[in-house]
Amino acid sequence: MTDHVSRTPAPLGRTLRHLMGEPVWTGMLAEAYERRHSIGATLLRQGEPGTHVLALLAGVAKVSRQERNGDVRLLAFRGPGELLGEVAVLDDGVRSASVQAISDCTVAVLAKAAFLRFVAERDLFPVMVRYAMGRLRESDLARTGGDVVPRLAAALVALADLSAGAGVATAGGRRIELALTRDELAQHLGVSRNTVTAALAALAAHRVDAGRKSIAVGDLAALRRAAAALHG
Amino acid sequence: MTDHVSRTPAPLGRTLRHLMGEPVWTGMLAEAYERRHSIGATLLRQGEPGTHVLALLAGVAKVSRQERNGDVRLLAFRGPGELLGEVAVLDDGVRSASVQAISDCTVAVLAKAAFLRFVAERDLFPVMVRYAMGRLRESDLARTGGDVVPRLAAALVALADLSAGAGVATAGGRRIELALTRDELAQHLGVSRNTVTAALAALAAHRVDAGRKSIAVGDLAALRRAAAALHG
DNA sequence: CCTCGCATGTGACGCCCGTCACAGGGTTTC
DNA sequence: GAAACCCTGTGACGGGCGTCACATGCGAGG
Repeated sequence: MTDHVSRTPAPLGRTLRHLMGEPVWTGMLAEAYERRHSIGATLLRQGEPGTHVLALLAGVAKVSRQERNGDVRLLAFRGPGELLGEVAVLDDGVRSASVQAISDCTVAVLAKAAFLRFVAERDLFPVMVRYAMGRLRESDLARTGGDVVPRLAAALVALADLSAGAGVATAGGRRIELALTRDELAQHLGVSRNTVTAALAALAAHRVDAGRKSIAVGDLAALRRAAAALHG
Repeated sequence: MTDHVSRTPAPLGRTLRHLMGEPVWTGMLAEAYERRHSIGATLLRQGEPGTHVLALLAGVAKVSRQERNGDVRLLAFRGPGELLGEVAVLDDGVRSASVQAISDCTVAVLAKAAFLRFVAERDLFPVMVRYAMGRLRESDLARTGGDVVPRLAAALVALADLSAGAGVATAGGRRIELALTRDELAQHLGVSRNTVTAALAALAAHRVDAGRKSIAVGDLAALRRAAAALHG
C-alpha cells in the first residue's frame, strides 16, 4: 500500500461540531490544511517527534504500538471528530504509537505551534483537561479480561459506531469496508488469530459476517446485547 | 478495619516537590488541611461526587473499581507525591474508582473550588494537561498480557518504588508492610488467586518473600530483571 | 493468464490457568 | 480463651486458548 496523499491547501468547508464536543474547534480548523489518505496509509508513525496534530474529519483509523519485543498491540480505533497525535504535542514527547487508516480518511493537519497558540489564545486548556480526563476514564474501562466473544462483539460495535453513516446498507444492517485482518483484531483483543476466527464464527449466529476487507453487521442491537455480557 | 482518621487543620510543614514534578504545588498545599488514615481506610469512594482532591503525602494506596458484575478490578497503586481524585474534580463527574490505603497514609485535602481556583490563578492547566497525557501514556503501556510471573514481578517493583524509604531493611533488601491479599494482587493482574500463589512461589527464587501483611524484596535488581521480560 | 504471496479456515495437540475443594494457621470477636 | 472467619497453600480436574501445521482461495503483479 503506497501512502498516496492528495493535498487541499484551501480552508475546510466543513464544521466539526463533535470534535471533543466543542464547536470552538471550527475556528482552529481554518488554520489547518486538509489531507486525504487512502486505506492502509500511515498517518502518524511511532517514535517520530510530535510536530503536528491531526483532526480526523472522516474515516476510521487504528492506533497501534510496537513493543521492543517486536510484537504489535492494537490499542484503539478512532473515528470522525477525534483528535490524533495530541499526546506527543501536549507533552513534548515522541509519538508513542502509530496511526493507520483502515478506511479512506480525511484529516486536518495542524502544526504544533499553531495548535498550542490556538489552545492558549482561546483558553482551551480546561477543555483539553476535561478531554484528557475522559480518555483516562475510558482507558481504565478498556482493561477488561473476560470471554473473547463479548469482547469481540464490543470491538465490532465500537467500529460500527465509528463508521456510522459509512458503508453500504444490507438487509437489516450495514456492511463497512475496513482494512482489518483477523490478526489485527487478535492483537486488539490480546488473543490469537485462531481464537478470533472461532469467535467470529460464534458471532455469525448474531448476524455478523466478516469478509476479507469488510465487516457486515446485520443486527447491531443484537450485537450490543452480545457485547453487554462484558460489564454485566 | 475502622476508618480511623485524625485531623490536623494546621497548614502543612512540608514541601511536596515531586508532586507532578512541579514545585508550584507547595503553595496550594498551604490552603489544604492534613489528614491521616490508618491502613485499610477508604480515602475515596466510587460513585461519590468529586468534591475534593487529595494529595498523597506519605503512604501507598490502591485504586480499585467495582463493576456492575460485582467483581472488583485493582487498577493502580499510588505513592507519595501523587494526586488522587483529580479526574472527577476536573471533569465534574463522579468518582470512577475507590481508593484505599494499603499502608498508613497522610493526605492533604483540597476542596474542589480551592483546587480549581488555584489551578486557574496560576495558569496550571498546561501542567495538568501534561500530567494527564503522561497518565494516558502509561495507561496504554499497562495493557500487557504476557506471562503471569513477569507481570507480578513488575507489580512488585512498582510497589517497592512507591514504598521507597518505607519499611524495614532486611538482608540485602527491604520488607514493606502492605495490606494486600493474594486475591487483590490477582485482581490487579487479571488472574486468579491460585495463579498468584504459584507465581509468588516462582519468584521466591528471586528472593521475594510475601508474608501475610508484608512483602520482602531481597534483591530489587533481580526482580527488575524478572520484570524486564515484559517489554522485551 | 499464470504464479506467487497473503489472508483465512480447520484440525490436532498440549499447556496454562480457572474452578472447585479441603486443610491448616493466623486474626478477630465475643 | 474459644470459636468463627479469613487468608493461604495445595491438589485434582477440565476447558479455553496458544501453537503448529496444512489446505484453500482471493488478489496482486508479471
